[in-house]
Amino acid sequence: MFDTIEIKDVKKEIGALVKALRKQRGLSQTQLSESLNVSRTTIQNLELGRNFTIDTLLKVMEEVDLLQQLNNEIVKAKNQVINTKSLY
Amino acid sequence: MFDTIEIKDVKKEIGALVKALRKQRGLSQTQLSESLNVSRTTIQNLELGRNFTIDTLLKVMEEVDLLQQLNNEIVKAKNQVINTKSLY
DNA sequence: CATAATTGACCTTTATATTAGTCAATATAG
DNA sequence: CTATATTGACTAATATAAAGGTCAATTATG
Repeated sequence: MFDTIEIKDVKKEIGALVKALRKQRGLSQTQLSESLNVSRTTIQNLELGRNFTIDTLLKVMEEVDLLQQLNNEIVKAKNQVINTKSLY
Repeated sequence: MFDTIEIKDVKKEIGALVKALRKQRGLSQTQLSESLNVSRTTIQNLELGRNFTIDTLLKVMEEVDLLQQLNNEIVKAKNQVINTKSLY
C-alpha cells in the first residue's frame, strides 16, 4: 500500500531543498560554495543527493539563516522523546 | 541580546537527540551500531557532537522509524521555499 | 558493597568526503 | 540566433569520517 521511503530518497530531497534555498537567493553553486568556504563539488554532492557531512549541511543552513530554526526543531524533538513514556 | 547558535551546538543537539532515541529503546551504542551495520565509533561521533555523514544520521532515523516523518518535514520546507515570493 | 555493562577516549588503518581542476551539456541573456 | 553563465560529470590528490581495536572511568545490577 505505502512504499517505504529510502535513505537515498531523503538525501535527494535534502538536495532539492538546498537547491531551492540557493535559487531563492539568486546564488550560483560557485557563489554559495565561496560564501561557505567549501568547494563547488561539495555543493554538487549535496544537491545531487550523494553522501555529505553534517557540517556541510549546517553551513548551508547557517548561510540561509535557518540554523536557529533547525536547532529549535531538534530540541523540540528531543524533548518529546524525553517526555514520552517509552513503549519499549 | 540573543546569542547566535553555532554549528557545533547544533551537532551536539543532534547527538543528544540520537542518544535520547537510543535510550528510549533501551539500546546500547553497540547494539544500535550492530543494527545499522556501522561501528560503535560512528555512533559515538554522532552522539558526542563530532562531525559525521548524513548517511549515518539517516540510518539512525530509519532504525527508529522516523525516516518518513523527517522526509515529510523536508518536503514541506522545500515547498514553502518554492511557494514563497523571494525577497532577494 | 562487588561485579558487570556501558561509555568516553584514544590509536592505527581503511574508506570516502572534500578539494581543485577540466570539459561537455544545458540554461540564460543580449 | 550568438555569447555567456551555470551545471553535471569526471579525475587525481588530500583531508577526514568510519572501522576495529584497547583501556580507564563511569554507570547500572545483583
